[in-house]
Amino acid sequence: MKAEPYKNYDTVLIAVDSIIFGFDGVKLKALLIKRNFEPETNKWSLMGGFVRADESVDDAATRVLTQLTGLSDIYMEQLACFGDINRDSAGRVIAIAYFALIKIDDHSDEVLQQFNARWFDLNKIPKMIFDHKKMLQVAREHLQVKAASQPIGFELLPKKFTLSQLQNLYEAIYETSFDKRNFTRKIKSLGVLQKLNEKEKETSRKGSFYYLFDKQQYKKLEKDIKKFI
Amino acid sequence: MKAEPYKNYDTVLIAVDSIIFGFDGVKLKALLIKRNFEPETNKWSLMGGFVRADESVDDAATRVLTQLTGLSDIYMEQLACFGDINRDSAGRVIAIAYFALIKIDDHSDEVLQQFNARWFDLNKIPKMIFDHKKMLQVAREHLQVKAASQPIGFELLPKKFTLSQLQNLYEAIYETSFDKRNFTRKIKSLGVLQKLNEKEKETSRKGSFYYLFDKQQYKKLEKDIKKFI
DNA sequence: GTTTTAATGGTAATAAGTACACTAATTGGA
DNA sequence: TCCAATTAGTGTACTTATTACCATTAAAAC
Repeated sequence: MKAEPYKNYDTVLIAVDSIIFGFDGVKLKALLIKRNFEPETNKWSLMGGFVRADESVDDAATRVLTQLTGLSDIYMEQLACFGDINRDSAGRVIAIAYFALIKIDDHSDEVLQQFNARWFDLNKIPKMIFDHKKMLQVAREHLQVKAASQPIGFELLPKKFTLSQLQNLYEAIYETSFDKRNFTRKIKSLGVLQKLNEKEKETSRKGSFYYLFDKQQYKKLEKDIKKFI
Repeated sequence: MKAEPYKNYDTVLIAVDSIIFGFDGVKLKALLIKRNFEPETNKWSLMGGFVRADESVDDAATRVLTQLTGLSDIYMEQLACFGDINRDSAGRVIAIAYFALIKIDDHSDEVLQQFNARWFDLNKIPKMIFDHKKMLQVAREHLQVKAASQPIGFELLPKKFTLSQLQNLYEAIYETSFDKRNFTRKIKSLGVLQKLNEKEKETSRKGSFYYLFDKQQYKKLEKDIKKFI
């Protein structure tokens, strides 16, 4: 039903599509689904859905993501609007893209299978429908920009992580390598890591200490931290 | 007309609303209109309109801005989507906000009058409809972030400008003051200003040289310039 | 005790940022 | 014509980040 003063204007469908990044300890990944519905059945795409009349756009994005991943507290922010006229092969649809970061872990496997979803290495992305590859590209750039100034990297790591894992993550984000000492020095100097008395023993004999990201401490220091990395 | 596979989904109206900044040499301003149409007649709002079925969202924003300002080459970029369910008092409308920078100059006065538009000092913004003040706030923050890394400030200045004008602009954007020598040195060191042999004589007896922004030179150096200011 | 990876300190060189004060050019008016 | 007033224009020393490079010890598993 259209509002009175606006009755002569066109309405369109609004999609919310999420670019979901994850990190497996070595590589950055994006979560895609193989569509088992129309249109573009059997092709790869981002996770998405339509905004309903009775929900906000942000709520729609959250709803869709929760439905498709089974996860409820996902880091998520609006990325951009994609509004080209023929971007969707099946009709006029304007998409609002969302940028999401999740902690990959094992027990979500069933959900992934249920929805035909798969994690893809960022440089092995398959052909995708519509302008989804462009969305992914924009999201990747956003990740680099954002991760430089804010501590969003921790959203991709388990609660407890080692310094090596943290460094691997940033190296994956920026597709480069950092000097270990400089990296450690810098990240520690921010004063937002909390060292645990517990070691990760899988990847080395010596074992490396786990750390936590101290969010409260970060909040306190936030105004002094212009650059995260 | 809805596309077949999507026929069970809701459609909505899409507005494009532009936050337009200008600089009068001293202060940053935003361009608002006093609405002479429904809804919310006689209240202040951003310039906006609706996306038509036969145009892209970006095109709609450009069209609306051109109609309302009479200007055709305006710096413009997408800012954000505002999609709360009751944001518009007259119905469900999702807004895509655009960020625009224009060079204030005299000969657009007629257009301003025609559309009931007025430039407002940023700390004297009147009450605005819907969530338009929030949009303005987001745009202001975006201006600060963006101006730090890219030379968008020149979009707000006349083609020929003095170093003082340039400094005043950045001081207005960041609501602070800079040391004149440091500012000049930094901006000159970027190598994108072109000094003219012509002086502005209105504001001082000595007169100060005009400069141009050398866009081509900037393009060449772009990759080396991480931070503009 | 051999092997493996973690953890750590230092330093030198470079680049970026900050603080600070005087002279130059010009005009208008005495 | 000269003085006063006004804004433009400029250099240097100091501090703080950033980067690059190098090497050794520590802990634990086998």
